[in-house]
Order: sequence, then structure tokens, then C-alpha cells
Amino acid sequence: MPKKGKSDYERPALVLKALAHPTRLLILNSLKKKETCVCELRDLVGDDMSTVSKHLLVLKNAGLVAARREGNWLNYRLTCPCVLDFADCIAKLGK
Amino acid sequence: MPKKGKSDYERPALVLKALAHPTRLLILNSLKKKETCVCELRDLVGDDMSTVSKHLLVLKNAGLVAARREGNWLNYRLTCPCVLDFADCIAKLGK
DNA sequence: TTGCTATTTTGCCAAATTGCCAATTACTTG
DNA sequence: CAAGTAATTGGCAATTTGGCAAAATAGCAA
Repeated sequence: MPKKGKSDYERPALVLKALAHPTRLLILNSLKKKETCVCELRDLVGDDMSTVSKHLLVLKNAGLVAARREGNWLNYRLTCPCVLDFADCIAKLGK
Repeated sequence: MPKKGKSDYERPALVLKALAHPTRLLILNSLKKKETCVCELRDLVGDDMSTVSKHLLVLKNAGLVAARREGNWLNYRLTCPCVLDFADCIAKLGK
């Protein structure tokens, strides 16, 4: 196995970075239960809808969520529900 | 179980943020094998020692590493070797 | 088409992050 | 004590991030 360098960790770092925000963890936790539209997530987190939309873009770029349009609504869902197992585990890590 | 809000995710987000950097993942991976001093980590990552030292501070603040002085050297170690299990898993997530 | 609603994009700005260099601290040895 | 090695700290510029608000876009319905 070749020795690993910084560049081998860029992709995982990107995913971790996407996870590393309280609002995004809250969003992901909500998506774990069910597909949810942006306006519902806005009510959940209490920020401006544009802010929520930006967070969702970050998650999408990291490949953690995907969207499906249904009429006027965009319903977001987890692409890989297992992400939150890490998050829960890390929560325990942090005492 | 009470409903979770943003503030419940601040601590895990802090830990994830500490993980979310290629250099820090490389450092953690090295520490998994053995306790290591800063100058050795500097050779590994190729950045200035002050830069490495700051990364280690971030990891220490997140509770992921601890240091033990031995003469002139400060040897860092993982406080909880399991962290990298997440990282490996997340690496797979990111395709 | 027009109007309405849901969502995204853009612009803006304050705050945080990153990495380097220089100065400083901590420790050992002569 | 002074000199040398290991590490941290402070300062700085460049870049990124987070959040709001205004403008633009996408789809539905009359």
C-alpha cells in the first residue's frame, strides 16, 4: 500500500467539512426521518431560507443529499442515511 | 426524548470541524500508529512547524489528541483511536 | 399571458481559517 | 550562565464561510 499524503485526504475532508456545522447536522438529522422541503427546514432551523438553501448546496456538493422536485417543492433526502451514525458517535466522543 | 435544536449539535460540529482538514487527517492517521513529536509530523506533512503546531492545537481543543513532554520533545497521541474509523468510513462515502 | 408561491442565486460584509515568518518559551547541555 | 533544539505564540495577508436581503428563476393555476 503506497504511503498516503495530504491529497489523499482532501475528499474525506470535504465531506467532514460539510458535516461540520450545527445547522447542517440538524438538517441531516431531520432528513433522516423523512424527505423534507426547504421551507419546512427553514422553520426547523429558524434561519433565512436563502441561508438554508446554501447549507443544502454544501451538503449536495459533498454528495450527502439529493433533491427531487414535486410541484413547487424541492424535497431533499439523504443519499446515504449512514452519515448520522458517525455524527452520533462523534457526539459521544465530544463527551 | 426532547426535540433537538441547533445548540445540541454545536459540540459534535466542533469535533467534525477539527477533523475537516486534509493535514489534520494525515496527522491523525500517523498518530494512530504511534505517539509522534511535532518535528516528525512536520516532516510528514511538509508545512512549517508553526503551522503543524496550530493544527495540533485545533485537535487538542477538540479533545482528539493529548501531548506528553519527553525532554525537548512533545509527543502527541490520540485520546480516542476510534476517530479514524469514522474518517475511513467517510472516505468511502465520498466515493 | 399574469400572478402567486417555492426556491435559488447574487451581492454584500463581518468573522473565521490557513499558512508563513519572526519572536518567544521550554528544556537540555556545556 | 550561554548556546542549541523543540515547540508555541503573535502578527499578517489571502482566502473562505455564514448570514441576510434583494433580485432572479421555476413551476402552478387562473
